Order: sequence, then C-alpha cells, then structure tokens
Amino acid sequence: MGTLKYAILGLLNRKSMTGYDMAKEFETSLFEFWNAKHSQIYPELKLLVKKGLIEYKIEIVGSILEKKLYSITEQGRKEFKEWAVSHHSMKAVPKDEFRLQLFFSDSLTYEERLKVIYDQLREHQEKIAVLEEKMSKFGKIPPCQKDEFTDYMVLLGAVMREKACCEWLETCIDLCTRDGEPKV
Amino acid sequence: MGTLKYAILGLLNRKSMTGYDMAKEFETSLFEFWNAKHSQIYPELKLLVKKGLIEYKIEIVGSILEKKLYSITEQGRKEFKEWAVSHHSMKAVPKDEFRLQLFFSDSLTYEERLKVIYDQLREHQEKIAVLEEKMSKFGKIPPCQKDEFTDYMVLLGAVMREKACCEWLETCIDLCTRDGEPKV
DNA sequence: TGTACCATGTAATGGGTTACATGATTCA
DNA sequence: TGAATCATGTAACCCATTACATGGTACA
Repeated sequence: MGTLKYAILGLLNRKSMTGYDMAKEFETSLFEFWNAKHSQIYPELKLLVKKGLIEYKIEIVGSILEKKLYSITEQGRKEFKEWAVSHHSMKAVPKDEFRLQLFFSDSLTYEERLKVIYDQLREHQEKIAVLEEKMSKFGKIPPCQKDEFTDYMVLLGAVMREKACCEWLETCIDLCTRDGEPKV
Repeated sequence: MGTLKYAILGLLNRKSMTGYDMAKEFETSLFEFWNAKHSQIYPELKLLVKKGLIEYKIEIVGSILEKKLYSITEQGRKEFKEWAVSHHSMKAVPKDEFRLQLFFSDSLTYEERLKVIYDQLREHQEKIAVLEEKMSKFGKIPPCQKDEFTDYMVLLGAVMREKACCEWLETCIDLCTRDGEPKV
C-alpha cells in the first residue's frame, strides 16, 4: 500500500516536525485509524528525503543534541494532494480474532459462548467510555473549515463503530438466550 | 498473534479437509473476518503437523494426484479449546486509509472533501447489498445449537458494521453541508 | 543527581501478499 | 483438446513489531 508515506506527508503538510513528534501524533491524534512506531518512521523519512518529497534542517537543542526538523517539498505536496483527492477502496476486510472465535463457538457450551461474548462486550463498552471522554473535550462541533473538525469526524467515527459493535454483541446475546434460557 | 493456527484448528475441529479446501473456506465463510492464501496455509500446516496438533493421510484422486487430508489430533483439540474459551482483547486498532484521508481533508476544498466522502459511502452501500443478499439465504434465524447459527451471527456483525459506517458517513456529509451549502 | 522525557537510529523476527512453479482432473 | 478447477509447494518482497542500542535535556 505505502500508506505510511501519505500519513507522514499529511502531517508535514500541516506543519514541520521531527520524527519524534510524528511518533507522538501516531500515538494520539491518529491512533484510532493509523499507527507507526519510530522504528518504522525513521527509515521511511530517510526514503522520502531521497525521493525529494521532504527535506530537513538540523536544529541544535541545548548545546549538543541534534534534531531533524522535517518539512514537505513542493513535489511532496503535489503527491500528497493527488492521494488526498483520490478514491481508496476498502482493502482486505480487517482481521478480527473475536469474530473468528465466535464463528467457531458452536463447539462451546452455552455458558462458555455467552462468557466470551460478554467479555468482548465489556471491553468495547470500556472503549466507548474512553472515546466519549475525548469527545466531551469538544464543547460544540467545530466549524468545518478548521482542522479540529476532522479530529471531530474521525473521533465520531470511532464512537459510532464501537457503539455498533456493542449493539451487535447485545443482539448476539439476545439471540443466544431467546428461548428463555438462563443468562450468565 | 499466531491466530492462523487457531483458524486452521477450528476448521479441522469441524471436519477433516485439505489445504486447498481451507483456502476456499477463507475465501468464503471466513472472509468477513479472517483470510489466508494457500501460500501461507501450506507452510503453517507443515508446522502444525510437526507440533503434533494435526495429522494427515494421503488420498489418491484419479490415478496419480495425491491430496493430503488433514485432521485434528487430541492435542490439537485441546489447544483449540483453550483458545476458544479465553478472552482475546482487541489488538491494535484496524488501519483505515479512508479515515486517514478524512483526517487530512482540511487541506481540500469543500467539493473535494464531499466527493471523497460520497465515493466511500457508495462503496459501503454496495458492500451492504452484497451482505444482505447473503443474509437472505437464511430463511429464518437458525437455532443456536447449529453451526449455521454462528455463520448468521458473524454475517449480521458484518452488516451492522457496514450500516454503522454508512450512518457515520451520512452524518459527516450532513455536518459538512449543515450551513445550507450546496451538495455535490 | 536521578528520573522522565527528548531524540535517533538498527537488527531480528513475524506475518502476509504476490509471483513463481508444477502438474492432474473433470467436463464440455 | 482446451478451459476451469483441483492440488501443492517455494521465493521474493513488503509491512510492521519488538528488541537492541545510544545519548542528551529539563526539572525537581
């Protein structure tokens, strides 16, 4: 795919930063839909410099420590823009270990199956709580020109994804217990 | 993760089959939540035989063609059962190129942003149509003891996931156009 | 002075895809 | 007899994670 390239170009298209800063972005604002560790970022940066899509200047922090402040080049902006406006079709369906487990749950007892579903439900409910907490940081919906608006959209997407998952799990529990059998 | 191992054990726990059969299962019944190509399956089968979790006997088709019919061993069943009843927490958030694109869509024009959202919406709507078609194959909900019941649950999960995604995309469109600006 | 954080890199390994490679069987 | 499908394998490559490795800065 080579999508990491565009994630980096996207970040640098907003503002110049170091590889370390990027790693932090991946851990925070991008976390719900993309991630990369520094061990993947640094080699990619080297490559993008070689391709002329980004460049850097060295800044001295304190008296010795060198940091590389990367910025995007015109060529980089051009390639980013191309990616940003084109349609990217859904790649292979995301792998989901729980769904695999549920698919094979016909080999489990009634109680065992319900337990794995409830365990999963609990985890997604906790995830929603974390996301709602982040959501509450937005007082009101930001205007769509501002870049906080895209933060808002992707966060909303994560909340809705998790809520749908919980709804599904609750439906599964209902289906399993529909004949008046005991709940766990 | 090593989840492929359990996908294979799960299949063989139901019935004996060849590597080729497994590849077909991955392309059909497992497709919405796990996938593996034959080039990944065959080496894994070799490994599982070496570990004593599965075994095979060679069958002759026609007059020459050898096929390996794999079956699960007692040890294999034991390890599968352990996995099948234990909780597997959500691994890293699934990567999603479209969400990345949307996150950076503050650099696009109003029309460009709406276009990428509409394109995405169309694709997910088409996906729903395919899934609903499969869904209609079930006359009524299978009883929860039968293994078609788990087929039903995971398919329902896929439908609900896609519907939630469409709802989210529609919400995004509404948010982008909420000030009475023209739709594309 | 010690601890948390800033900052950058490489190596080994795992997981997965695409391509390469071969050959038999079935059915029209 | 040719095309679709059955059937099994390996090699090269890409993407990503974990671990290894180093050292500086800021602040209490």
